[in-house]
Amino acid sequence: MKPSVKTKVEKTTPLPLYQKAQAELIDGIKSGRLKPHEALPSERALAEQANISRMTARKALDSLEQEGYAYRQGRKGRFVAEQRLSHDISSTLSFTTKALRESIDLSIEILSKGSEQANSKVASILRISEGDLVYTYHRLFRVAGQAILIETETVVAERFPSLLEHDLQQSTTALFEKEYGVQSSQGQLTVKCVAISAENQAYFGSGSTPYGMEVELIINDVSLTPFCYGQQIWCSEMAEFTVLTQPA
Amino acid sequence: MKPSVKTKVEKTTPLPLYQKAQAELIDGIKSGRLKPHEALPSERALAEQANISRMTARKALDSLEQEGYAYRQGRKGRFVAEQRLSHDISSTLSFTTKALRESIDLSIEILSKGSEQANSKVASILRISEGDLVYTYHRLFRVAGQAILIETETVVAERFPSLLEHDLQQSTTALFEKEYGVQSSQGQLTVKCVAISAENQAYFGSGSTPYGMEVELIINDVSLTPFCYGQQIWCSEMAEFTVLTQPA
DNA sequence: ATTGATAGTTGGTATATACCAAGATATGAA
DNA sequence: TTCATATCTTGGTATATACCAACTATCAAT
Repeated sequence: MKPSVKTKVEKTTPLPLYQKAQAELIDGIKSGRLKPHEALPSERALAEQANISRMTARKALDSLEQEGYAYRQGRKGRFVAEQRLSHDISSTLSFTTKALRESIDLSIEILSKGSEQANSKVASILRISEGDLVYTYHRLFRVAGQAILIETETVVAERFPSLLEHDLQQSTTALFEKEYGVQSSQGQLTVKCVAISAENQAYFGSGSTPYGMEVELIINDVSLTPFCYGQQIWCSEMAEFTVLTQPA
Repeated sequence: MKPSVKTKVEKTTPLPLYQKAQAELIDGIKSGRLKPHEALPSERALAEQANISRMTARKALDSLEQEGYAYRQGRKGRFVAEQRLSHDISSTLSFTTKALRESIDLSIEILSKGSEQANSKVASILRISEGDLVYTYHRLFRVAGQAILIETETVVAERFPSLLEHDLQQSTTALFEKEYGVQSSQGQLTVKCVAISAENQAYFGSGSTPYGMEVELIINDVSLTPFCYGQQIWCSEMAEFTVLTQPA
């Protein structure tokens, strides 16, 4: 994709080996020889087929993944990703945060929970001191069985004693209010597009894109004191956020 | 960020070397020791500093780049990236307005403009009849020379006679107000993650991710009548959106 | 049929080495 | 001062090798 433009025939520098191998695989995918969710050659297999070293083959496959043609399932192997076009990526299942709130078929899985000492980032967000105790829990949200988001929430432990003994398979804002009288009033959200780690991608299932939306949120109580910091990774196919801006 | 929660100490597998090196660099960037556009240690230098091999150092730096902390200038070296452009969509619909206010080095290129008949989607959004005349224009926005978003806006022609003869290299909301007395008051935005077409990716430059954020927006006037429909594709590395949620 | 150990495959990490080409810099001649 | 040349640094590509941990498939014992 970056040929030098000189005069005549000009070899344009022979394509690097890993790009050649990659191009062949892309060709296979585009032509349909390799179908979505089918296994790609393993690093070692590709190395032998293409007569290149494993590290070079690996680079070709990594690159393929970065461009969205493939995905990985940990040590199970690499597979062809679903093809996507820019407009229909979320048309199949448009999703809003509102829908999530209202969805009946919502299940929440607790991936882990524990207490730890606030690091500098969390401390500054929650306006506590570095080292103060915080509770952290990871949760996986599913709608109709399909994983749509992974959430990490961190709250000030002092304000929510023995929080982890409560049932976390529910709305935590409701829990905060019911059990601790902490009412959330206002918050700040940040939305950006990020690469999804292989680990998280495993949750979203084979064929999900390697990119998704990251939502960071800070929830304040009525006194505008922040008490909860959340980080959510949304499966790109499922994430769609709408905002109503206020009259100026 | 993925601690397993078992019983006591639990080694959680010692962090890979390249991640350790990467974490140190990120720390340096976040703490301000390494400033934007400053050179990062070269692969060989990092290898020596961290007492790891060059390939491992390279992996750390590559990873840093993938996460948006760094960028490369060919063989010149690697540098600390500028922080993401943050845009609070709940307070300012117009990115141009924001750029102006914060004296961001913004340039706008008109890719195309013209009038056409509203299709059913546009007609229903703008509450006009299918076939009614609308103006459409495509614009490319650059900040400090780097393309960050491509926009397509469609407005009701009847309300903005000879709009296309005006200078479109400015904030259109300002133009609407100054020239036509149409004041934008409120709007609705939808943000999602989409694959970027090859055509659009050409604008963002090679090396940008094949995914980005799509923002659809509908702008209403003071009577809450929609008059402008916009669709923006943002380069994922360059942007993030923040939202301030209102007290319930 | 179920279980359980085993061997093979796969990706993940890490190192050492090699050569190339594009930039940057210093050096020396004009 | 200016310009060309040589040298050094930097990333880019490529290979060979090694060991680990997770997963799969197999085959034997129950």
